[in-house]
Amino acid sequence: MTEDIAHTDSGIRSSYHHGDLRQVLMDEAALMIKEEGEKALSMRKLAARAGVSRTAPYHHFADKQTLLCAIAEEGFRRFNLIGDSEEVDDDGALSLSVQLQFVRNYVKFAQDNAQYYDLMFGGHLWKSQQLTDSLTREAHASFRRYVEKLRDWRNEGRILASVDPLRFAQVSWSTLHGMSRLLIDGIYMDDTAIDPMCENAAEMFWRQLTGKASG
Amino acid sequence: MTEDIAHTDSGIRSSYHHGDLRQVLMDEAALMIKEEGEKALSMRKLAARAGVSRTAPYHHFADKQTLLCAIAEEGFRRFNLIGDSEEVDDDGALSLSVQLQFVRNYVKFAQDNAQYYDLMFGGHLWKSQQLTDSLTREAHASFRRYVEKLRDWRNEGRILASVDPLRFAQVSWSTLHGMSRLLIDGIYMDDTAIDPMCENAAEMFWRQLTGKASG
DNA sequence: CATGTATTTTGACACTGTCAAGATAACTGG
DNA sequence: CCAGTTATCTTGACAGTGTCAAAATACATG
Repeated sequence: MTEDIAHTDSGIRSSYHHGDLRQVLMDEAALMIKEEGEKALSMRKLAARAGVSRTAPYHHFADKQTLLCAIAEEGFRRFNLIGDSEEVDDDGALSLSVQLQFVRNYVKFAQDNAQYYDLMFGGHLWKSQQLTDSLTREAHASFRRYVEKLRDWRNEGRILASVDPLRFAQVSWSTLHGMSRLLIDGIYMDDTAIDPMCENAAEMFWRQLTGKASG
Repeated sequence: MTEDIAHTDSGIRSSYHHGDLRQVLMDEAALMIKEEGEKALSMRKLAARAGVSRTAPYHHFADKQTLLCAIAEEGFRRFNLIGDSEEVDDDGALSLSVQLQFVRNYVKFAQDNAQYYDLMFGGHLWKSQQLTDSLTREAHASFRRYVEKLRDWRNEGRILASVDPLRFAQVSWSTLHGMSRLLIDGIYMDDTAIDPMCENAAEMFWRQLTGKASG
């Protein structure tokens, strides 16, 4: 496992052994998906774009599926960063604005990282029943984190005790996921509608969580 | 040359000219997608399964994409049937149970007709930017119908006047779509969670529509 | 330097979508 | 009933795909 054989100097040259190939493949693949769609990504074109032969990638990824799983995993790593900057309000109660920010962040991530989002939550990988173990773990952990946050909020009295964290997590995530999918897939084409939708969703969540009447 | 090209036994006329081929292709394709996933559907295997040569389908559909669009369209036709049996309650106000039934119907349709749902609302077709005109029309009509129903409800005073039908339609549809996608794609694997989720979603909608506190 | 190992390549195979040309059956007007 | 038109189906072909097996190359270490 000689990992640090990488291109020793910052030069463009990389000798015979590409050195960096694994990462380059992942990045380039994500780029190709972003540019021309997942359908247009082929191992051969990818290899060509990385400047190697058709079967070179197969020494870094067992098959195309495994490559996509690895990319999805990287997507989750990026995804997990967006929940970090959590703002807590003064009086302790959950505020509508925090909720709105959360919704906006999710949708924005999905849109800005559509290449990753498609793989992370697209049927292509999940339905195949051939996911990498590490990917499934990463995915479940992401969701669990969300449930835990709700559970904490409830324990802290920031949201109603009657709220079932798991159920609410499932349903609200469905809303976020559905919005993101419809936007990414081009079924909603009106970009100006995004923000009003986010506001509406946030208000709906907030109502459910706090039981209050209006913002 | 002369293979077993005919199935004369059946009541309908058919010999060399398959006669029924177009419909058979659509049905068989939907079946193949249901059985082995969209990825596994190939024009050649489909043709073989229909008992014709590889290129025979191309005389009924310009290309694979067009075939899929036609199937999606049929999906919309079936989809439009589920909203017909609309129950109205006594006192005129929107009831939680009606809302719940609506949610259940949507999710049930998506699950029972996953082959169609994937095509109707999957990114595969929509992102391709090569949809049939009739398909886009059908899709938009379906959504418009939903908005109209909300508008009617508002005019009849069954829901709050403060509800924006378009926005609410977008967000609630997102929830329904998100739930369906997550279930179909196998990201939620726990089938027993479906009904509680539906109840939670219905309550959330109902709260938003009527402003009432609890069911 | 010799040898093993990690990496890349060439060759091959079974698939895929789809076009162009030819073949066949069914329908049409005479 | 026959000739011609049209609708439908078939064969052949081409470029592209994922991926395996075997050969070639460069690097790392004894």
